[in-house]
Amino acid sequence: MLANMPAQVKNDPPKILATMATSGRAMQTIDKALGLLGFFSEGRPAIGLSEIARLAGFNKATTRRFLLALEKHGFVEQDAKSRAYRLGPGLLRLARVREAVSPVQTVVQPILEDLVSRIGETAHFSLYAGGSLATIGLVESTKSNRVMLERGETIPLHATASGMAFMAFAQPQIVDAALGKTLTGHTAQTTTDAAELRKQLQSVRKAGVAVANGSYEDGVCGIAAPVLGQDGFARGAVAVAAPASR
Amino acid sequence: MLANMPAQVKNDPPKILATMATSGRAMQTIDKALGLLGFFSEGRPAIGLSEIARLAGFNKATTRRFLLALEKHGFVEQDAKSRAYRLGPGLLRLARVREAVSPVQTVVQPILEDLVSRIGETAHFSLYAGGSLATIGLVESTKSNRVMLERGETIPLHATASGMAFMAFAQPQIVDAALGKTLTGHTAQTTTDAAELRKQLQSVRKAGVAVANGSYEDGVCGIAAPVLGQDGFARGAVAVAAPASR
DNA sequence: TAAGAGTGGTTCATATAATGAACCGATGAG
DNA sequence: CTCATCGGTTCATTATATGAACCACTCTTA
Repeated sequence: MLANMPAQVKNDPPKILATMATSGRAMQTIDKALGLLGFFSEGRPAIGLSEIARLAGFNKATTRRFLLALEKHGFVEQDAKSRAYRLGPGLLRLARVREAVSPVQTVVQPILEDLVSRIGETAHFSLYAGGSLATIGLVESTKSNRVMLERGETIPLHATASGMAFMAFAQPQIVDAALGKTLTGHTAQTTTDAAELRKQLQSVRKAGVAVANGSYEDGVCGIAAPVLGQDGFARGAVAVAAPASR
Repeated sequence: MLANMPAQVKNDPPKILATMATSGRAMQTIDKALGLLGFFSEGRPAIGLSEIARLAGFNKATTRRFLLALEKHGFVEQDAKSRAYRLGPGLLRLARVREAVSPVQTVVQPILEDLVSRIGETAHFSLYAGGSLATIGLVESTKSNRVMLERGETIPLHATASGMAFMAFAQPQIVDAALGKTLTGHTAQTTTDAAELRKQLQSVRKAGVAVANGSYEDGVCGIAAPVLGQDGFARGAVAVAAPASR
């Protein structure tokens, strides 16, 4: 679809992007295997073989082979008695290396804490990874009526303040990819029309911040600002979430 | 070799282990792709396409496809201008989920700090993942003449105090796998004979701790104790490393 | 300047790898 | 007991990954 165009490569007017060919169909086996890791979350920390196969829509045999390969590298491990799989210790090492090189978490955490102490609401920081935003920093409000978030959860781009703030300043291709697929409606307030969302992104670009009111979860209001990389494009977002009543 | 034995499964005397068939040849594509991640370390945080292909011994095209698949899931990312690849933010999310569920790092770090303040030497904690021990906790001594370790580095099982302490209390199959492959000699002191190492493991089992003197790096002496899981088998090790002069 | 050696990236015929229906044995519920 | 799960395995079938040769570039070096 994108790969098999004969020649006709000369006419991209700006030199903004380079390659991005070969994208869609890249190494599907690896793709599927890594996709399994996405099913693990704070709320679902361990998953049995049959269930994970069901979730992913793969054959049990195939799924097991994926898990074995992942286990070999410490990405998952199997509980000795329940036989369920959970995320493995190998991830810790890699995350440490990553943090040692670009200490995002270490830098961001104190900033979030400062935010929370000043605003008094739950704050979180997310980075774009693997098609969605991954929450990698989270400091909860101390108020009793506060917004609870799952640590390490992935959040949809189109339904959250973080996502909109990110997309407004992200590479166009990322936005295209995100708005290209079917947009799920999380609440009655969720905008699921791509064109409408693009309009909203214009406003976000002008304002510099994004506001979402109950578009992901009812009664939750979020305000987010993008976090930009050295190239001027967004890498993630910082957001504050509060009960809509405030 | 292990998989194709006809029947003869009845004679494992204890019911310690269950399956472990299908091990050797499990999903080689995924295996190779995940292997690429192992080349990243604190000392080599970013790697170019050609170099990583050379390191892994794969074709450039293949390597690139692997990297694309990994990038899609946020396991690596590509530097916009140098075009080199580094570990990606997706790892942070997964590591967070893992930490939220079994907070190893969070628990271990203060213990290490306590150790260092009492002993005054560099202490580190490693977990078994993907065939070797991965350092996931590290607190350095404050002394000027101290042992320096790379954060997130993997360490060989047979040449370090940590490795020996771990193996002495690990599942037999893990030990067999570790001692089965060719053992590299890191210094003149490294024991590379599997039988001799097994004898040493006996002593470690009696003593409960392992001592290594210059077997991994000259002039470095290490003392390590195993960290056991709920099943009584070792998960990793805690070690203190000091210049041999002390 | 030009030639050479290095990048990162891509292509398409070829060969190798992944896949899944059906199976087993065990466990737990009714 | 039966039924419905579970985790795990097998082997014939099929879709998949692979790599030599190829660009287009960017440095060095002469």
